[in-house]
Amino acid sequence: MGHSLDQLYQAVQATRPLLRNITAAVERGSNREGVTVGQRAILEGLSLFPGATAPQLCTELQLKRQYVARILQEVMKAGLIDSRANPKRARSYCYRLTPTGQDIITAIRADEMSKLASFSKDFSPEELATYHKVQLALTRFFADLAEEV
Amino acid sequence: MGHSLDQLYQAVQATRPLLRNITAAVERGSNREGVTVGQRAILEGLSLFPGATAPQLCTELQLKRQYVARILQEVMKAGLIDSRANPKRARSYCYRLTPTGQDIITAIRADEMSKLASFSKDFSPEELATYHKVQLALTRFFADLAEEV
DNA sequence: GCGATTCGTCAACTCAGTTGACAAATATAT
DNA sequence: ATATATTTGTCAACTGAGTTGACGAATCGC
Repeated sequence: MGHSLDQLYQAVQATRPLLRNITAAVERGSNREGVTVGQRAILEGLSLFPGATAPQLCTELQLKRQYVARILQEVMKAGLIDSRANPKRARSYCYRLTPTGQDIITAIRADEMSKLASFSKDFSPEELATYHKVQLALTRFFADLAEEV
Repeated sequence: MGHSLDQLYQAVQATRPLLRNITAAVERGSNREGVTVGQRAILEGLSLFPGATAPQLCTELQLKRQYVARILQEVMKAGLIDSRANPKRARSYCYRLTPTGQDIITAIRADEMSKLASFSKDFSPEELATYHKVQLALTRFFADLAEEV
């Protein structure tokens, strides 16, 4: 009981150093042609939802619209995405990965996947499933906590 | 197999939004008299290792010495810790929580513990133990990855 | 038609954390 | 014992993630 709670506390505490280490590892990762974390998120979002609008990316990534807009401009300038006018709304756009952008996000994912594959060997599918379940539940839990005024 | 890897990938991807949500939730948390994340880490470190030196906190928290030094000055100015000369080394100091600092970190921990306690009800001790195990293993794994040049 | 919400854009800001540089102190090797 | 490398504290500038404020144009609900 108390022990479980301590473990949970410690695991949650580890989130920040973990993220720092992930970021550092990814930055040393092969490809990643100067793609920042935010840009990477946008590319992955557009890979999952081609033709998404800025507001859609906001809700999907849980980021503010101004921040998303800034990153969209960056990756557009870098030629990783392109935009067409949103037929449903004037002065609004739909975004898609260019072939270059597609290549880059694919390479990044492949690199990360191979790292995770070597990690995952030490754990059973059940353990990984449990990790996944608790991690997503935690994310939702704290999202709700943060929202209620 | 492939499915497990996808789950792991997705869980790792969730780390960043999770941390954002945790931070937001904690900032809305009751007490927390303007204590920043970095300050919080130092207070917790000194709670675990009273009388630690700055370099010890660095290795413990995996943070650069200059950053730790800056935070130490902040919390010192706020009266949450005090320092005495390090007997083993000139121009160096050992740090300890003041009663005020102790109270604050205790209150913060209690607040967070109560939130986590309500979350943990939905999971078995085994699940929480597994989450803990995988989370710490991931942290070490990426720390090693980041280190090797 | 009118007020409220939505969206895009520009700008300033906070916070976490890193990096560089320099001087004093210590450890080490010769 | 002296030259050299490492450690520590301090000051400063910087990057990167993400938020907030403000404003005008567009859209929605009534």
